[in-house]
Amino acid sequence: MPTSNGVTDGTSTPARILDAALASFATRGYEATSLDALAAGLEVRKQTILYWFPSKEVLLDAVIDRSAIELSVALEGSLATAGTGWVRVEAVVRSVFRLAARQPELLGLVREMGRLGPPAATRFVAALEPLVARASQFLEAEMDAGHMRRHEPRLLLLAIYSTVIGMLTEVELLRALGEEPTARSLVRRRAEILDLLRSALVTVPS
Amino acid sequence: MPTSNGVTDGTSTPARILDAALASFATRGYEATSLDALAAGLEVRKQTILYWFPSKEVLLDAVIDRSAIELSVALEGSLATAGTGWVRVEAVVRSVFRLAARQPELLGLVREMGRLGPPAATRFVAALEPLVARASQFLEAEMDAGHMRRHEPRLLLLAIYSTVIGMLTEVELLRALGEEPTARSLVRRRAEILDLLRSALVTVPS
DNA sequence: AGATCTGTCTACCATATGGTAAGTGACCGA
DNA sequence: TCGGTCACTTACCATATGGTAGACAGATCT
Repeated sequence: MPTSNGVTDGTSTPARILDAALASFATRGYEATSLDALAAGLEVRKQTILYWFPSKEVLLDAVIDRSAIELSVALEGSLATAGTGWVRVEAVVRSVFRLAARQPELLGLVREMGRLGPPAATRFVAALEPLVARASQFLEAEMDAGHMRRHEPRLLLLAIYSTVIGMLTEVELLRALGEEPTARSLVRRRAEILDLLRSALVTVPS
Repeated sequence: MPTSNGVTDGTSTPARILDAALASFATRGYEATSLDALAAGLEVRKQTILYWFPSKEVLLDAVIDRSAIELSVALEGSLATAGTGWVRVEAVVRSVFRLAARQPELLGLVREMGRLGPPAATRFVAALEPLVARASQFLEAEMDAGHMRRHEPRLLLLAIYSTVIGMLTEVELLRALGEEPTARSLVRRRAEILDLLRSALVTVPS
């Protein structure tokens, strides 16, 4: 079992590499991340990275796969919440914000995926496809039941997605608007977005 | 006057460089864009680019400045629309979509700005600051007048921005959702987003 | 005509990058 | 104890990148 190598801390080397790669891909971007820089940050030689992940692209795929799984687990969990339509939407949004507070890199990667071409983005989207399908069906069912205003479910999903990701990852814009990326600000943004979504979605305002 | 060089088409060389750079920065990203590739696409040597723009970073700044001006002009124009609150919001959103149809690269650049660190993003945001201030004041005034639900104006602006940009630039996600980036789809997305925004913002649903 | 300026080009260069080849020491089962 | 595997290393390499230096043709000015 290659869990410990005898000198480093408890985390295995490939896991540490994935962590660092995720962080760098999410913030600096895939192309702007060099294996050398990654290795330097890990206090390891570049060849160690290439030992575990034969190429940079393979590393990206690995980061994508692991992140997609983490995202799926977190969201599927909150999607399983019982209750009326809006409560479940709120639960999902809250869980995304929780994720953003704990692992901002994950959301950053999601954002970065949109920019990366078909090889990477397709893989990511494919991995999250079941989640999207579930969410889409849920929204449609709620509309049929009259709990939500009628919209094109997939476009609605895209709109919600964009808003949430934007509110969470547009750090520069936030700063320009006078919102420092603190925990307090995060809570305010969450309240704001929930308010907006409820107004837009729920049939009976009250 | 360096308007024509005798062989190329009517557009001046620096303008052509800016066009190509904008397109590439917006789609492939700044770091992933090489001066050589840019030059090859223009059928010009790389040194010609470096003659007009002494470094890649200067080129980026030039692209940013020009794009910020174009954006400002287009949006300030539609912000000047008369009418009640919602009509003006709708006018602005429509003009952004019009811009997206005519110059998708411009929106792509906006998206890319968020990812680029403080040197570039700050410049861009600073250039658009007056626009943001105007929009923010407008929203606040409309809320005071009771035409719109009360929200934090700057956060509301960020949410609208995120939604619109997302609906316009998340090409990969759109494709995964079965929405090919056609003109018809653009119209549907516009209708969807306007519907959502109206529900979320306007006080009297009716 | 000769000098100068403009726009573009050829010729290089230092550095960084992703990747290959081969080595080294620790551990481990036979 | 010995061969082999595992995790990681040093030593290189081909290529691409942003950028510098300087040549050259045509236009413009004096």
